[in-house]
Amino acid sequence: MRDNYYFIEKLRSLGLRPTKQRVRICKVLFDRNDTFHFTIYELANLLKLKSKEKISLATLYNTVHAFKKKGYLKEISINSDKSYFDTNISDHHHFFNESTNELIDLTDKDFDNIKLKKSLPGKKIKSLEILVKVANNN
Amino acid sequence: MRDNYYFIEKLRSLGLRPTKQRVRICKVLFDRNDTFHFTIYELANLLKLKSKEKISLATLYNTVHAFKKKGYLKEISINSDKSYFDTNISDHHHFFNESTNELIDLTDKDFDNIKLKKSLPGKKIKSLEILVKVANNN
DNA sequence: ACACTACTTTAGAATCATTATAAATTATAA
DNA sequence: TTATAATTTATAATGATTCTAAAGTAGTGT
Repeated sequence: MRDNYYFIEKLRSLGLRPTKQRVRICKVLFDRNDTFHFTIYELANLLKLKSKEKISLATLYNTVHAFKKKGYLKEISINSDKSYFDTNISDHHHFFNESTNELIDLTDKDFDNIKLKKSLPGKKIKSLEILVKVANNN
Repeated sequence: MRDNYYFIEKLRSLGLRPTKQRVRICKVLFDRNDTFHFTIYELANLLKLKSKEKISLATLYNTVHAFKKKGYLKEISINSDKSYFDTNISDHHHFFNESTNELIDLTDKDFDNIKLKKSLPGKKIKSLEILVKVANNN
């Protein structure tokens, strides 16, 4: 649905050079209807499926971190051996299914009124993340 | 404030054999007034200060995981290269200071009404954790 | 088109937290 | 005291991530 040109412009607008590796990564991550939760490993596999031209692991790490730094991706707080990223950069929260290691989005609307009443002097709030861990019944 | 006997009984009540390593670890973790947030590395350093008798790293990992499994410790959901644990096993939440990697407790009372309105069929909720990331002003 | 510079990609090595292994030790119950 | 199962331990292995330094590429100005 989105062509290379769209992502080239998008990358430029973020202040990132639109290399062919980055455009290919963008297409895998952002050329889709739903939000996408992924690990670097999963991203690497998707890229392999899409094309035979290899992108090095180092580039995947570099790119994902560059996107995160520019606010084009979010990292999700989970204590896991791997890092999880999310293409949905809006304020929202997650279910984490411990049986399958799957993430599911939650919105503010799924909660009544999250209002933090405490603040810390001399510190500014960067984010408020809620993680609801679930497991399959059985 | 708590003697070895207290922890020996505590360990037995959890179904864990009260070895001298476990008792020493308990004293470092639980013989204190405030709740304690730590990484394995920090725990290792505290133990070194308390006594010259070495406890192997493998034992620290084994013990902390055994305690977590028995509900005597909690693991905190942070995307970090290290795992963070908490001696406060009650339902509560955290500030995480990204400038210093410090954790600070938050209680339910620090929030209005956290009520999750969504559920997932076939899955049971294991925990609901809120992580508020902060950074030093400057 | 050309050259220059800074940015980017890359393979491979290095790092570091964590887990696995397998042998020695220890707690507990009979 | 003895048998057994649990525990500790040093060490190796694993695996995600970061580092390094050389080769390649995009953007700017000429």
